[in-house]
Amino acid sequence: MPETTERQTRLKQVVAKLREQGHRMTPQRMAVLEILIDSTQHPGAEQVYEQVRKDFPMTSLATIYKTLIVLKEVGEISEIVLADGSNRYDGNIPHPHPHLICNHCHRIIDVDLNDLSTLPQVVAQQTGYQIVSHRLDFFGICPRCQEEG
Amino acid sequence: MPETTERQTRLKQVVAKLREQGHRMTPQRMAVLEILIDSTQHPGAEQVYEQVRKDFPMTSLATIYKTLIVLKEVGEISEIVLADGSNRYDGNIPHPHPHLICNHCHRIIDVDLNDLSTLPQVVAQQTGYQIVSHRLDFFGICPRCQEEG
DNA sequence: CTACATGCAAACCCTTTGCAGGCTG
DNA sequence: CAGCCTGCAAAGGGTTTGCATGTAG
Repeated sequence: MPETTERQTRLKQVVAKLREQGHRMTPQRMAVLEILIDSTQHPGAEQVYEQVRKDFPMTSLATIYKTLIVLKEVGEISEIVLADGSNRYDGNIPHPHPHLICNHCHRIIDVDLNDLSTLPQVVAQQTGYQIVSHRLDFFGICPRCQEEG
Repeated sequence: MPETTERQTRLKQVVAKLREQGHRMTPQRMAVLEILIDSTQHPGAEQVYEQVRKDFPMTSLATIYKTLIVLKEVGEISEIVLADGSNRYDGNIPHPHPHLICNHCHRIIDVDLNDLSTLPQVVAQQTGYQIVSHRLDFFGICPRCQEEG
């Protein structure tokens, strides 16, 4: 359970934002939020569910999904949409950033590309669209899976 | 029904590729392929289905899906995975390229960004992954929907 | 105390699968 | 004429919804 000031600050900010927008804080909601903020693993709904159940065994999967929808709506987590419908969630960096997805073990990591932040502006100017968000995902085989053959 | 040489060439190439890889050509398969090559609208499976049924009313949706899978496997169409599960298909440019998706009317257009082709290499060098493909999608509101809005 | 949130189970919806019969090569 | 392809219908699987009950503010 990380205790850095950064984490605490982020938590408070998100909770405040949720309250401002008329959402209530429940233990389950708090648990989902904390798990997503603490994880760098880009967990799926099912994985969040299992994690939440460690502390709140009565929690239902429906609640997890409903909470994920709320957190998406307030823009504090992002959803990584996969081809098989098993989506993943990212609570670490709320603004869009590239992901690197292993086709073999399905692990997802963040990639740091040092200046694609202007891309949306370029696209907006070029097309007249109001750009709201974007996604940049790379698919491949991670080093570990390459070794294993 | 476009009749340019380019189109015909592309068609022949894909058909040849399919045959090489042990796939048979049926009227339905041909129809799906032609529709995807001719359209710049990034249609969904259902839309391809309706289109195919104009010429082959007996066609089933299952066949459309099976054909889409084959065409994906041989790498001649690409799938645009959307959050609601209603995927779209692109038969125009078989290699990955950016898409611009309107959150309002759900139209999808291609974007021409003049040099992101080296990105996969950059990511590969930076991470050790073998990059197989990538997707770059922008979400926003198209000019037409902004006016109406 | 009044809504909003939860939990359960059923519904959803796109996509996939199984199988008998048809058609390609 | 062997085996892939088709069409039909049913199953699949992640996600969403409806409703009675619980609880945050």
